[in-house]
Amino acid sequence: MNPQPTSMMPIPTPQIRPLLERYGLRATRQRLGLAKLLFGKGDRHITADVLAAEAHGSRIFASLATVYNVLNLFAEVGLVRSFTVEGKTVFDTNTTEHCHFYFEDTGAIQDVLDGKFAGQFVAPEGYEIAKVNIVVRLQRKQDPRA
Amino acid sequence: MNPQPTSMMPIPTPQIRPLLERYGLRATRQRLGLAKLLFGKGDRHITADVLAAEAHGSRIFASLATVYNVLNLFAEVGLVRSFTVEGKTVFDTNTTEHCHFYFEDTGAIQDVLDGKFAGQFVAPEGYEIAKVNIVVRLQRKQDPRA
DNA sequence: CTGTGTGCAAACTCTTTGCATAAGT
DNA sequence: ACTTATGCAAAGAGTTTGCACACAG
Repeated sequence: MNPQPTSMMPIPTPQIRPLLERYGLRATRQRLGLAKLLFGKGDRHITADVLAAEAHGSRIFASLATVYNVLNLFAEVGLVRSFTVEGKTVFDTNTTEHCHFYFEDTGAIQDVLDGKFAGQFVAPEGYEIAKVNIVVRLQRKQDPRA
Repeated sequence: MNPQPTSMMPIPTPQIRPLLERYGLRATRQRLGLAKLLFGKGDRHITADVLAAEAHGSRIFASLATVYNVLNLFAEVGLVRSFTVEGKTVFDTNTTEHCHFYFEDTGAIQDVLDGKFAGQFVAPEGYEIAKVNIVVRLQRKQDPRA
């Protein structure tokens, strides 16, 4: 089940390369590196600039423009999903239909787990639903004695 | 019930002035004019630049910066509601909790009427829901023979 | 009068783009 | 080799801000 490293492969590069190829994408250094960061630690919500910074910290060099290009490309082919919060584009490695909590105090983003939202939207005649974007903005509950 | 125009008031300025005052806002020329445009024709979804253009067309002069200031102010006090689509801030005169259709082909925005979405979100401990933002993006249904 | 709002232009943030260079198959 | 990506810096869109002047109460 667990695919063994083919030969001596010092860096734990998982099945990222075949993943990219499966989506018809050329496996470039930057794409491999960014994909590893994106998919290597479970589900993530990340903006382009944060991913770029993280990449630099991991000695994966990709310009901010390239990070944008790669993320947009990944979003197009369906490897990630994107939505906007606070004027910033957030890329989500969880591509299933789900909602998000946005914590206004910390800026954190979290999947709504139980989120049994009745995504029962009926598209008007001639249209189909391309995407449903749901963000629940949260603020810290203020002290009753104010 | 219908308050009569106080004196000779050629322009049909409805109860906009008291509306602003009720929200603690000074009734300036620009605010009155913009509010008239906003609330004079039923529910609207409008961006700052479009409202500015409309204002100019109606001989109500307000700079784009002022339109932004006024709309943001209106949103703060609860006269309008705002959300973001396609990187642009849309101001909605309907302040009730509701969802929106965004037509990707035309750019139009429409309230989801029946929208019986189960807005049953439970905020995490210590937080309360500040706002729920739901946009259903629609694309024209493509022809089966492609 | 006194404080608040407005206009203008410049600043700002996030994102995209053009073009020469570098890398992938 | 031949094509496609990348990097850089500049352009672009939308929104905000600083400051002098104008207006509302």
